[in-house]
Amino acid sequence: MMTLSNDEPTISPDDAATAAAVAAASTAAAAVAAIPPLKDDEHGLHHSFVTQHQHHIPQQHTMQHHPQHHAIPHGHPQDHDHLNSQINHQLQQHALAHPQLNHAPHHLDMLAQANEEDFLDSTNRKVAPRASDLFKIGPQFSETRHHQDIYCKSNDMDVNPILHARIDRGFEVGENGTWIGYKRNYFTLVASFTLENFSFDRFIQNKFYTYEKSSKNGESVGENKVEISYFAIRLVAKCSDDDVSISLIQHTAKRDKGPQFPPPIYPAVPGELPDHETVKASCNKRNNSKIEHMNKIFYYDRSDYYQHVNLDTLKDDSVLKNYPSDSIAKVARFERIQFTSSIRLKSTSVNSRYFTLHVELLGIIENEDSQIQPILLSSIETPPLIIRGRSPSNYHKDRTSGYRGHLHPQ
DNA sequence: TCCGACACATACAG
DNA sequence: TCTGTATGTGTCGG
Repeated sequence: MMTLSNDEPTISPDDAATAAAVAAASTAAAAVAAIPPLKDDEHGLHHSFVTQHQHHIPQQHTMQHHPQHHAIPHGHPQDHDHLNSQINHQLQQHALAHPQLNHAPHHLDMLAQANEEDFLDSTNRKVAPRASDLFKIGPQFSETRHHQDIYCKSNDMDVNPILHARIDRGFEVGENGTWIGYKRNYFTLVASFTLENFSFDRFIQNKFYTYEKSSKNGESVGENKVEISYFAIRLVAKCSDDDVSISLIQHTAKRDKGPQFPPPIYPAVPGELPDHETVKASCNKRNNSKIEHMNKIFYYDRSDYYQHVNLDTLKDDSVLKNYPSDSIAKVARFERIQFTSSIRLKSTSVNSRYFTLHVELLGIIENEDSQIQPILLSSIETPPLIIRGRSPSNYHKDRTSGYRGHLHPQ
């Protein structure tokens, strides 16, 4: 359990924003600070909940205790060969579908071409840590895949959720059309969901339900109808041929000097994905008015809504009242995410090891003991991703951000 | 060989 | 323009 005192001297206001996003679980929300893994959670992950968001970042802020997370190692039932072949297939499909990606120019290429005089210089130039062109749009996610149906409580209508996500930093295409990221570097991802034929107003005036698969002694014995208290978005990573306990980690802006957490689960209402430039502009803001502006894009303020319609919280009988905090994500933003250092990157097989990132829409339900539990409703995933490790050999090839130039070595 | 820790450097934010 | 920050990555040593 990580504890930070209020007078932690090295923490900036921006950290408070990050910390709030990463870690905050107020005592009031502590009851929902950690949720159990999905029943079919292959990775057995525990995530924290983002239950609060600070719209006004105080100078003297508080970083609350972070709920405990335990990676639960487990032997798991993944069909490796099948998954591998599936991923290889996806990789081929992706390369076929995006031939233009095979020769994406790189800023270092352009530098090299721009000026012969500077060429030798540029061959040894590192990627600048704060270069704004580190923000690049990553691979397209798959179509939304449904795991459990959602129904509208008022008329039992089948509701179609659509997940949206984009990687905004940390991945770029290699020479074969594969997507490459670096274990040591951050990536940024945003995600949201919408419900087809549901305007926002219609959404917040309704309730929804789904079915929970029930089982006895491991045998599936049907489904129970369960009301969805609220929706949530989470990010998980999966590996092509291995089982990795917790494979993603989130840092604060302080990186080594700050705490690290698994990416939070965001309780969320439907929202549109902001464009790439907006996400890029939202990072590392310290100016309060800019932060507030960004908060309006990424968060929904329930108390504003209640005030606006002059509705007593207690009288609200919609899905909205079940959310654990007034500040609810419209867009889940995952910043400063890295694959955990514990993942192994080299595969013993001929194929290299791939990862995929999955954005999941969860329905949070309350069982008879008032325990909350997530149900996986739908998900989207990236094409296979190659994560390069720390080996210096990864920093010399393939003209990615690790490219050091080797055409004219001195 | 891998990893945590520390270090250096450099564009951004204000 | 100047200062503090955030972050890619170099490096040391276990």
